[in-house]
Amino acid sequence: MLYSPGVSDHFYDNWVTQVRKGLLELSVLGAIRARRLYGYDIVKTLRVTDGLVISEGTVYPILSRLRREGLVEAAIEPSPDGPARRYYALTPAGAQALRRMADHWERIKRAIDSTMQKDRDLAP
Amino acid sequence: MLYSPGVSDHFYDNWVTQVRKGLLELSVLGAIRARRLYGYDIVKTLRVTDGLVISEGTVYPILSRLRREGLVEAAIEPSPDGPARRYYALTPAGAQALRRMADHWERIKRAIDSTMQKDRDLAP
DNA sequence: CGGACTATACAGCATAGCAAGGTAGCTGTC
DNA sequence: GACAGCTACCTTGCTATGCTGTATAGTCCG
Repeated sequence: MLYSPGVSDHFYDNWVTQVRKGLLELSVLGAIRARRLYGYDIVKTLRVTDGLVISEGTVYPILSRLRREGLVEAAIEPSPDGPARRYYALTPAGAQALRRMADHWERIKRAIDSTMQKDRDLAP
Repeated sequence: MLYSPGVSDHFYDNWVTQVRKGLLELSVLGAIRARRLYGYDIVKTLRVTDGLVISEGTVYPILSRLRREGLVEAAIEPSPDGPARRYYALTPAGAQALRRMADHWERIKRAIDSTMQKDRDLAP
């Protein structure tokens, strides 16, 4: 993917940030559903996923929100190396919210793709 | 599509709003690329797309941003019935930005789906 | 002790979406 | 003329999220 740098880079970078909104919450819930995770582990897990740059300062507020909303619950357990870890698990409400969100995600994907499909000449 | 109403509805509604961020900009650019459109027409076009609720208060700020960034250019033309219309078209920079954004969109789709695919038991 | 790594948390900022409201042009009806 | 109704565009104020940077604190090891 070769794009000439400097051409509306600020706009693009900003847009990439905006697109993440909401989707990180979905990713975190999806990651927790797959297996028991603690905060720092989520950071490391999602960081290697292409397109999902994420850092501690983003994940912990998300986890706090999800806990405040009753979608996840946390259990502190001692760690073999370092401070105690806070393991997260979905509550029934969290599982239901995840289902609704995953459902909406599929709908959004179809919607966006349909607005992009009207014409297929994306190549220059 | 039966979800018991009232269960974390506020959270879900709010999340749905957040997910739209950035994606509406992509949709608008995609719609403009497909055919010449004016603001009010974009509203009517995208409003009927499932999952993409959109109103004038959202579209016009987007169009202003895109014009300020030099991604689209506008030409005023008289309308057969009503006030003059402002028709929008992609600039070369806009076409390039759209390509980058569409590219990132594909990457994001894969990333989110991969975090959701670890386990497939979404059914209750 | 002091450095490195792990783990969580918070303050402050920038930005987008949206409801609500405002302005203005054109058509038709009374 | 006066009013209603639709078209078309734009702005303001609010809210919520993501991100950078910073703080704190525990454990291990030389």
